[in-house]
Amino acid sequence: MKQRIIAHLDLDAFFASLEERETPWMAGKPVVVGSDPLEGQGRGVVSTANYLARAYGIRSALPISKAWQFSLDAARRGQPEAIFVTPDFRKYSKASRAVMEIIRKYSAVVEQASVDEAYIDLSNYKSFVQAEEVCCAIKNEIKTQERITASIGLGQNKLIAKIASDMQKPDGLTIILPKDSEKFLAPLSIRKIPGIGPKTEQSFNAQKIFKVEDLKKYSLAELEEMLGKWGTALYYKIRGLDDSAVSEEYEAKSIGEQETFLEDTLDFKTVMEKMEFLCQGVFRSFQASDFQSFKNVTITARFADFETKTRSHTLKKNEKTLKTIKVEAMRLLMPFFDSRENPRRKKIRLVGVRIERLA
DNA sequence: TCTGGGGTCCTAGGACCC
DNA sequence: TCTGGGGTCCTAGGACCC
Repeated sequence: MKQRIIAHLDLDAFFASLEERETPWMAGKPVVVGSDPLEGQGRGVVSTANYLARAYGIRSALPISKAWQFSLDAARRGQPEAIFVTPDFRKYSKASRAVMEIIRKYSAVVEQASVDEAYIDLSNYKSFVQAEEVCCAIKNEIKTQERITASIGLGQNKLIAKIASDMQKPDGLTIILPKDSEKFLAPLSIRKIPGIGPKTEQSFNAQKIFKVEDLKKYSLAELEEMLGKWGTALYYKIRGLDDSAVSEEYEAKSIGEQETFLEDTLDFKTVMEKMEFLCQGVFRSFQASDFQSFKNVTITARFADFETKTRSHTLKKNEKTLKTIKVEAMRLLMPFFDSRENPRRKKIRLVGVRIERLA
């Protein structure tokens, strides 16, 4: 296998950086992008916090009510209160497109992994030294053209690049030469491996496995027995091996929307009206897409205790109307008002609808 | 802590077919 | 009359990522 050179670029505190860029008076202040905190009563979470807000303990996925508390705590200590901003995804998509355009000037093989991340195949640049120069150039151009910073990781594959990009945020550039890949990974927490989340980390910790080097004591067969298919992949990942390609083409597999109620409810009309609204949103996205039809409708209901149920129905043939989405969604949702499906009359916290098997 | 919204992928059981 | 094995599809749930 030919030596590859792959970069992973990650925009630093992306949403918050854009808000700061466009609002000069935010400079030097903690900024939190997320759902409306409603004076501490909001039910959402933090999307992105800038680095000053992170110093207060505010980070992505933290309940917004908690972030509000942390900000008040800081104010009590005489520090500035955080500025809370609701996200503007149109703005972020636009900036994202501009950044991707810059990247594409340096390589034809770019995989946009999310709104703020991309993999760049730099194998054509022959050496890591030359690839490093390209990374510096990309960072600089993003900084001057878009006035935000990016962190880049450079390595022999997507896995190493991805982990490396996170090592020196913000505005970092981390280069891991192929000969150093295994040494680089060994002392890291297993949580750094993409695909190991809170649950897997916990279960590994319970077995006294904390670092990548601890995991390396297990044979391929042992990991396969523990984790199935994922165990196989993990065996190679922790040795720095990953042959997945940087691939341009990507096709969505589903389109969905969900929404949490301001207050939990079991009022039939309230829930059905919300569902109708969501169906319309899904249908609009479907129409805006290149897809002609869907063949499956799935609904989600999350109850007050956070138990989450899904119900799905595969249609007899490909469909394409709003009517179909609505009829199916309502039919699937109905039983949750019935005492057989919901004997304890639990209130509903969130409903969602998704169309799948798109063609 | 009291937990959003957009997604993807994997697993497992049961139905059904050959 | 009690029993195979393989394959595919459907459904539900769960872990994970940004």
